[in-house]
Parts: sequence; structure tokens; C-alpha cells
Amino acid sequence: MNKENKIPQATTKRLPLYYRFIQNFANEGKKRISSKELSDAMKIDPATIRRDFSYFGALGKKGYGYDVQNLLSFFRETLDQDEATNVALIGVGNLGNALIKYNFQKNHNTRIVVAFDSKAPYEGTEISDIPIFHPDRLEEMYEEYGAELAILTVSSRSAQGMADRLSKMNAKGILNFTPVRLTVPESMKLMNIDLSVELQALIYLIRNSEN
Amino acid sequence: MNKENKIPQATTKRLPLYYRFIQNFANEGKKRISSKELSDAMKIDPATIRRDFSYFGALGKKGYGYDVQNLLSFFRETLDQDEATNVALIGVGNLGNALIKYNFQKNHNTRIVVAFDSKAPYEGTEISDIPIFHPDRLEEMYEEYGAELAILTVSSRSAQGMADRLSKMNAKGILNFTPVRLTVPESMKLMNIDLSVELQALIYLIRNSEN
DNA sequence: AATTGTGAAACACTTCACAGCC
DNA sequence: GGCTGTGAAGTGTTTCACAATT
Repeated sequence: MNKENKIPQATTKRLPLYYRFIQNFANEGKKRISSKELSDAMKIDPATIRRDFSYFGALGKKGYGYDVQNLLSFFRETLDQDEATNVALIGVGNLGNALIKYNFQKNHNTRIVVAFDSKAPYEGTEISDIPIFHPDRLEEMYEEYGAELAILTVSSRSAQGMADRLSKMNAKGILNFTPVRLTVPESMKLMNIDLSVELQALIYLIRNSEN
Repeated sequence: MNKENKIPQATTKRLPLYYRFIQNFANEGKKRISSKELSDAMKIDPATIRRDFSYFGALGKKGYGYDVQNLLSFFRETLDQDEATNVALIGVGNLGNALIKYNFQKNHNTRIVVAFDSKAPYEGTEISDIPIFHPDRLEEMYEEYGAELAILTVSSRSAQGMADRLSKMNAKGILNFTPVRLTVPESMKLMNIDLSVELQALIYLIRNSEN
């Protein structure tokens, strides 16, 4: 019903997950699906699923459920699965290397197209077919390869400096793997993944539960 | 004031971050710090910081702020930074490899002590001084190396099976990097990091913001 | 004078429960 | 009869605003 209402952050984070599970059901040849069935598979409360879907209008039919193909094409469109997104990777250390090799193969709509590392020669080199340039050429090559957003896997020292350069270039977003709390302009989207924080929080939970 | 009250999940996730920033201030030789100063550095509302700290009792002094050394030792104790935590890594593909090499160096209290991979020989091999065994020896070696929790970086196919074995062994927690939504017993703590989901959500935000 | 610790308000998110439609 | 879509209630989290304290 509300096409232009604000989608809650929590819902946004679940969208890719919905898409993945709907794909699975489609692959199994399922025609229709209820919020209860999705709930069992995803372990998300069925009311939450219905609420999430309802932000995008009436996707289902009362007394029936959801048409799998409908959902699939709706989410594909919504998550822009048709149009590939080009990603730049900044910092090819251990983690950066792993991400290049992983290269989000499962998602054919996102690709790391270019990488930067201070140890790379100016004229460039390659890992797994991905060109790697010296960071001096960031502005030039980011543009040239048509990157829309950057994955930041540099050292803490370089993180804010790189973020500043990215924001000057009007990069649209950063997926930040460094532990630094970056300052970026409003217009730039930022998502943080802090591996140590997650591990520490898990350890805290383990140590402070009764059992 | 409340020592045995329940700490909110949201607060728990911020604890490791607090510890890191307090360490920084201590290293700079700072003696006292206010919630406002921490707020500026961490970009967390000062009231949130005071509320978080208050769950652990009165750590500060009105009109003064917090004593840096006090905070530091309090958080070190609370996050068990004195006692090292031994971690097992299951699945040494691209990501697992990166995590072994990274090995959370910054946090000298957590160490990957043993790893498992189906391509490793039964008698074991090594990467960066970390022993790697065939998964057939998971139960045996998990125990032998005194692991308390596991990082799961296996394929989606193997994920739930490994989680089941870990739960049978009474592993205390799993840091799950696979996209699978694992089913584990109540007693086991689970933390999910799904790289594709984060990237997809970021792209969704970029594509659906007005600018 | 400065800054905490915390009731209370505000906001965000989840879940209940059921009217309405297929 | 089954299942959605959603008001309303419930739960969790953040922020305001200020009395209490050093």
C-alpha cells in the first residue's frame, strides 16, 4: 500500500536473505509459499515476514499465500539483481585477497572489478584476473572501471584517508572492514563489518551466560 | 547499581568497541574522560554511553567523568581479556585462510589454535603455524587443543552438519560465516556474519536513496 | 561548574490477534 | 478454511532533560 514509505533499517537487512530463500524455493519448483513456510525455513517470525513484505505493498493473496515467481521477480527488481554492481576493493592484504578470490560468486550481480594496494606497482598487476593498481591511481581507475562502491580492507592508519578520497570522488558507499569508525558525508552509505567486535561479543555472551 | 541485571544485546555488541577506544585513550596517556569525549571519538550518543556503563554500576564520578585506568581494568576484566580464548576454525578455504593469517592479532586474548579442512591429510598439516586436520578428527582435536568456540567458514552444504557435531561436543559458540541459518541448542551462542547480505543491503540503500 | 546516573519520553522493531478476502 | 495485511500491544533501544554529586 505504501510505495514511498520509509523501509525500516531492520527490514532492509533482511531483504537479501528473503531473496536467497525465495530463490531456493523457486529452484525446488515450488509455486506458492506461506509466511509460515518461509518462517520455518528462515527462522523469522511469520508476522515479521508479512510486515516486511507489506512495506512494499500487497504482494500476497489472503487465504493463499505468496506466489513464488511473483516474489522472486519482485525481489530481483527491488534488489537490482538484473543490473550488475561494480565494486572496487581497497587494500589487498589477507582479507582483501580472500574477498577477491571469493568475489561473491553466489551473487552474479556484484563483482569486484578493480583493486588497489600500496604494494602493487604503478602500472598494475593481477590476482585472479582482477587488476590491482597502486593507490595513487585510485581516482583514475575507480572511474575507469565504473566502480559504484568500495570495500575497504586497508590498515586502520589508512582507513579515514581513503574514505575521504572516496567521498571526494562521490563514491556511493563503503563496506568497511577496518575497525575505524569512519566519518563520511550524509550522502554516502556506510556499512561496517568488524570481525573482532563480533568475536569479542560472542565470547562475552559465552562467558556471561548461566550454564 | 545493578550487577546482576540483564545487559541488553545492543549494549553487549558495543562493549568490545568501548574497550578498544578506552585502550587508545590510555595509550595517549589520558587520565580522565567524559562521555562527551568518548562520544566524539566513537560517534555514539553520550547518553547511550552513560546508560551502557550504568548497567555495570557506577563507573564514573559526577562532575568529573570516568577514570581511564578504572574503565580499562573494568573492561579488561569484563571482557575476559586476561584469559586467552582458544578458537577452532572449521573450513580453510579463501576466507578461512585469511582468518588464520589475520588471526585477530590485535586481540591477544583470542587465538585460532587448530583448524579443520576436508582437503587436509588425516595426520595433519600446517598453515602459518596453525595445525590443520581432516574433519574426521574434529571431536578429538577440538578437545585436545582446548577450543572453546568455533569459526565456521565451510561450504553451505557442510554447515548444519558441522554445527550439529559442535553442539554434540558441547562447543560453547559458533561465529558463522556461512549464509546458512543454523539451528543450534539454546545453550549454544551463535553469531552470524553474512558478507553477501551486508553487501546487498548496502547496494539496496545506495539505489534507494534520493540523490 | 561540570558531568554522571537515571526516570521518563521518544523511537524502533516485533509479535499478537483478528477482520477481511480468496 | 486458510492465510494475508495491519491496528494495537508489547518489547527493546535511544535520547532527553535534570536532580544529584563531586
